[in-house]
Amino acid sequence: MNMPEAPPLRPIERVPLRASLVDALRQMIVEGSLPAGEKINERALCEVFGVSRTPFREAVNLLAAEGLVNVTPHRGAAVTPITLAELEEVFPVLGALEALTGELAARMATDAQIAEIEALHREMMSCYEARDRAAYFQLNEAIHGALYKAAGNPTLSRTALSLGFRLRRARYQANLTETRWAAAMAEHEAFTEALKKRDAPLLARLLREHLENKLAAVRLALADEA
Amino acid sequence: MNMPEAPPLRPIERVPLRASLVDALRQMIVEGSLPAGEKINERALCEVFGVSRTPFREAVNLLAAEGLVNVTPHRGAAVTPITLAELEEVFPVLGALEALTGELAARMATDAQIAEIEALHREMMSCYEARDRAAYFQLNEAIHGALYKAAGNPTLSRTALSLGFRLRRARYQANLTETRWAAAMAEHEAFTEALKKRDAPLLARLLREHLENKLAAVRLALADEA
DNA sequence: GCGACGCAATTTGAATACAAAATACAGTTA
DNA sequence: TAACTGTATTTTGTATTCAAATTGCGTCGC
Repeated sequence: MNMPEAPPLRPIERVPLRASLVDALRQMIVEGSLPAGEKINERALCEVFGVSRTPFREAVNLLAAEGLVNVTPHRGAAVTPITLAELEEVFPVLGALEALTGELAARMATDAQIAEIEALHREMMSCYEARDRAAYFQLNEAIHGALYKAAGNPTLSRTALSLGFRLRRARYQANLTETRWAAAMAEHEAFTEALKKRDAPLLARLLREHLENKLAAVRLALADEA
Repeated sequence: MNMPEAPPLRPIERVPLRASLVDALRQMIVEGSLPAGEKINERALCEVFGVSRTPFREAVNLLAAEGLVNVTPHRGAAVTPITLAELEEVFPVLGALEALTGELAARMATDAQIAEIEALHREMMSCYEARDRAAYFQLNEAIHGALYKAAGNPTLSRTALSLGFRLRRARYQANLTETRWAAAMAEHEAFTEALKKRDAPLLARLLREHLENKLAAVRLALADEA
């Protein structure tokens, strides 16, 4: 078995249908192809995904635990509506977790992780300059994901991610204005710097404020609609 | 329909099997009748509860999302083992949420809620004096639940409760020493006072410290075992 | 005797079938 | 015509069945 370029030899990954369905449905909800408030038609979606109701229902129940859908007994599931009240409710919780992430990441990140985040940041900056929204969003997620990972606390990342979906969905609808985009870049610049200096309290504060500013932008967008 | 003593006339509550099962299984895990590390025998437990595998599996998957059980594809579910590492991981997250709960409760609680928490506290104190462990535990949970409620943020309470189960289980095993019990009472006394004065930063700090002390006690107990 | 292999039994994942409840709709009556 | 009632249809909740993977055990070979 001494072959050149031997692969890492990890266990092959087996994904239960329910997990794939959770991911697919969550993406549809976050991106709005399953609009807020929309009733979830079990039969139709099972048809679409080519699965039976059993794993599909398991997935829906998991999303309900995450707060992305509401299940009413005997009346089916519906995508949780986006309300300002809900966002205001999620914000302080996620804010506390973002601050903690900053605190831990500044103290625990390896130098390599910091370097990687800086690299992602620079890459994102060039996407900003090219006004490439899709790539920007993707890198943005990657950076926040890398921060969670750098904090080295899986419970923290899972909890924060799960709450984050509820905001991401609103942010996805609210289209990024030019001014907000510029501000977001500046904020990223600032907290990347704080991470580099391993200034824990500062990074914590900046991440919480970054979230607060995101929320403020969503608030504006929601107000505009009404 | 003008009857004396008319009941509040709420919708009658219908509990899906999966929800009852989640509660039952969670209690078994927290109380240790499903010991940490134990493999979950689907067929046997379905037999016990008198339900089929479908709702049972839904319940197990929900508990997996909560972190109380681990599901390995094609190899079934097992109760998550209690490890010091896991507790240390949950602690900072729950700590941040407890602090936030204190912050919000001090600011948002109604006077009636504060009065109720004080009443619960006094009742708990008498249980302590009578050394009635069972009643003490129950009131303890009631107080922390009332604090979450007073904070007025359902997302916060759901998240904190869900993480709390993972610690409660460890605390349940580690038997309460006399010194720890006395200290816990003093801590409760202090934060009840802070709530009464609506001192948000103090309440936040005290609740986090209370959690920290709980964890320290569990740490000791775990070390004793080894 | 010890270990590898192959088969049977068990267990898990997913699909289907059945029961109960909700919704839609038509007929009836005021 | 408008509202109510009863029935048919659809949808949801749970049970059962089927297929695939894993585990346990016995046999064979060394």
